[in-house]
Order: sequence, then structure tokens, then C-alpha cells
Amino acid sequence: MKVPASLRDQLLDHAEAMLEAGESEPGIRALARAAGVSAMAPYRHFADKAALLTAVAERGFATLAAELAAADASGSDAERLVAQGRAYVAFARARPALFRLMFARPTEGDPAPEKTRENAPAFAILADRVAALAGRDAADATLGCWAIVHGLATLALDSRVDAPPAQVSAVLALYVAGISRPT
Amino acid sequence: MKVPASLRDQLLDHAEAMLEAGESEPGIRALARAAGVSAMAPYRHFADKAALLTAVAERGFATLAAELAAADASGSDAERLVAQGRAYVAFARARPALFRLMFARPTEGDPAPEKTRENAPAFAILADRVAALAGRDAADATLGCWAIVHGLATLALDSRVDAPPAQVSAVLALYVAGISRPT
DNA sequence: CAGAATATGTGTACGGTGTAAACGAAGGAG
DNA sequence: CTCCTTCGTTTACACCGTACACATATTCTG
Repeated sequence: MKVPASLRDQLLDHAEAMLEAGESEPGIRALARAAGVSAMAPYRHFADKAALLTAVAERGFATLAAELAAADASGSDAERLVAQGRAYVAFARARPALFRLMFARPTEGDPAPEKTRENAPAFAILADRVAALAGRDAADATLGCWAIVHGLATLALDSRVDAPPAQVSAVLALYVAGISRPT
Repeated sequence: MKVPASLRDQLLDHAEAMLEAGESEPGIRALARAAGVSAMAPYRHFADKAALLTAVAERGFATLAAELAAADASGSDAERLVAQGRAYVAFARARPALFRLMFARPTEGDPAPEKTRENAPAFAILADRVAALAGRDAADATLGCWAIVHGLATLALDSRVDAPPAQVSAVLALYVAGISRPT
């Protein structure tokens, strides 16, 4: 019963695979070749290269959100928060090219964490955790939290730091300790 | 006395200008055109496009380090640290393309903050400030500090957050408050 | 069912890129 | 003067994204 997957999905799959293989920006022609189709065929499914890559990025955000949610599944609030952070950085280190691509896509609308569609769900979960820990300044704390893990992730991708899980935990735990204190 | 600047410097200048003008990756040919020279001329001065862009990045790190040092010039330890953070993010927001380019260049050697040549000087200053504030966990705190500002900077460039100076100050001040407390 | 409309893929072509290879012209050293 | 080095040019190739015109297949409509 395995119908041969629409070309659209094939292209996205190959793009994801090439990203995972280290390619920083899969090209339309390469993807078409991989799918055994002419160079112009992809354009029946995507307006242009950017649109295709944006679709890949969207997938990436979905799986990132899933992994974050999984990490957030159990433990104390603080533990969950730290686990999320580890998952975030782990995702970035496991799929560097994809991670970079995801955040390199231009966003529509104003810059605000909860306004940017792809980040909204994950950001909401994070905000919940932080709210449970920090009384006042919850907004700043949430942003700081995201900034820390995102910073560690990108610095790791650009090999400015190593950022193994243990280090992420340590840095994040320190932050949590500083945040969660009587108002 | 104005000798007409070596082609090498002209190319770097134009590259910097084009980056400042929004171009994400100035091309060899475009730079050659800007310098009024043939497309192959740049290759007399740079092995390839990557080498040229790396040279631009190096310049960028130098001016970033200078701006950080300037911000660090006066005030209490905490104030200096926060000022550095503001300067870091301000730099990124003022020269988004350059900032991205700087960190996108591959680094030689192991990933370690103080080992990566371009970052070493600025990182050392940062480490000093943090050491003066946090007793134990100074290493983690330093890394956390860098991660926060770098995270804010990159998230701002990818328009995930706005990150105006006030926000940077707030987030960073919160972190400093959490860090600097009786051992 | 016929015929038209829509969806999907192909072939060709244009202008852009980075860069390899071979060639010239200018100046200093023997 | 001749030779070598430095700096630039010309030409050419392979690749890229994509506009345009065409073929075919599927589906909708009367």
C-alpha cells in the first residue's frame, strides 16, 4: 500500500537528510537530482528555494518542540527546566545545519518570543516552568533562560564552546538557583 | 600623501561596507567590481572567498573587542559587566551581517572560549568581571554570562526577540543579582 | 462519453557565481 | 640586458537559481 510519497515530501525528506549529512544549504538542483527528477520540478511545489527551506525549517521547529516537551515531562519544576535546556542544546548539536537553518529563516511580523509562530508553543511551556520558579521578573527570567540555552547552542555550533550536557546543566542550574529566591 | 590603499585593504573595506549595507555575503565578483578591478584580481590577495571573509571577520572581532573594552571602562563591577553586555548586543544589532559572518567562520582548534583566538581577549575581560562578583562557580557564571548576551544578540538578529538596551540590562542585571551572593 | 481545465514534470536558456589556467606588464636584482 | 617576482587581465568551466515554453496525465464538467 506504500504510495510513493509526493514529490513535495520527498524533497523535504532529502533536504532534511542532506542537512543532517552536513550540507549547510541543500540546493534545488541537488534535491531534484536526489529525487530523480528534473531541476525545475521542485518549482511545482515550492515558489522558490527559500520557500522550500522554510518548509524544512518548520518541520525542524516541530520536532524541536516535541523533544522539548518530552524533556519537560517529569521531575520538579527546576529539573524540568534544566532538562529542557539540555534537550535544546542537544538538538542543536545533533542537527547543527538544521538548527542554523531554522533560525536563519526570516520571520514575518514583529520580533517577540510569543508572537513568532514557530517558537510560540515551546516558549509557552518554558514560560510556565519559569513562572513556577521566579515570582517577580518572570518575564525577564524566561527570556534570560531562552537566551542562555540559545547562546550555548549557537556558540557550540560555531565551536566557540563545547557545551556537553553536563556543562549545560551546570550553567542552567546556576541560573535557576539565582532566579528562584524569595521576591 | 594618501597612497591609494592596497587592493587588499580596498576589498576588505568594501566588504565591510557591503555587510553594513545589508548584504549577507559579499561576493568576490561584486567586491572586484566595487574596487574597479577584474574578477580574478582578489585572488592575488586571498586564497579564496572564505579567506577574504575570514579577514573581514577578524577585523570585526577587533572592533567588537574595542567596544567591549570601552564599555567596561568605568563603574562598579556589576555595572561594567552589564555595560559590556549592552555593548555586545548593540554591536550585533548595529552590524547584523558582520556579526553573523564573524561567528559563522569556522574556527581552528578545540572549542574552548579562551582557546579560540579571536574571542580570547574579550573573554578574558569578561572572566575578570565575573570573577569579582561570583565566588564559587565563576567559570560557569562566566560562560552563562556570555551565553546570555550571545543568545540575546543572535535571537535579536533572527528577529525572535527585540532586545533593546533596556531589556538587555534588565535580563543581565537579574543574572548578576542571582550570581553575586554570599558563597 | 467528449472535451476542457488543471496539475505535474521536462527541456532549454539566461544571467549569476567561484575559481582554475595561461598570459601580460612593471619594477628590482644579478 | 636579462630574469624573476608581483599584480593584474582574459578566457573558460562548472555550477547555481529560475523564467519560459512545452508535454502529458488527471480530474472536472457538460
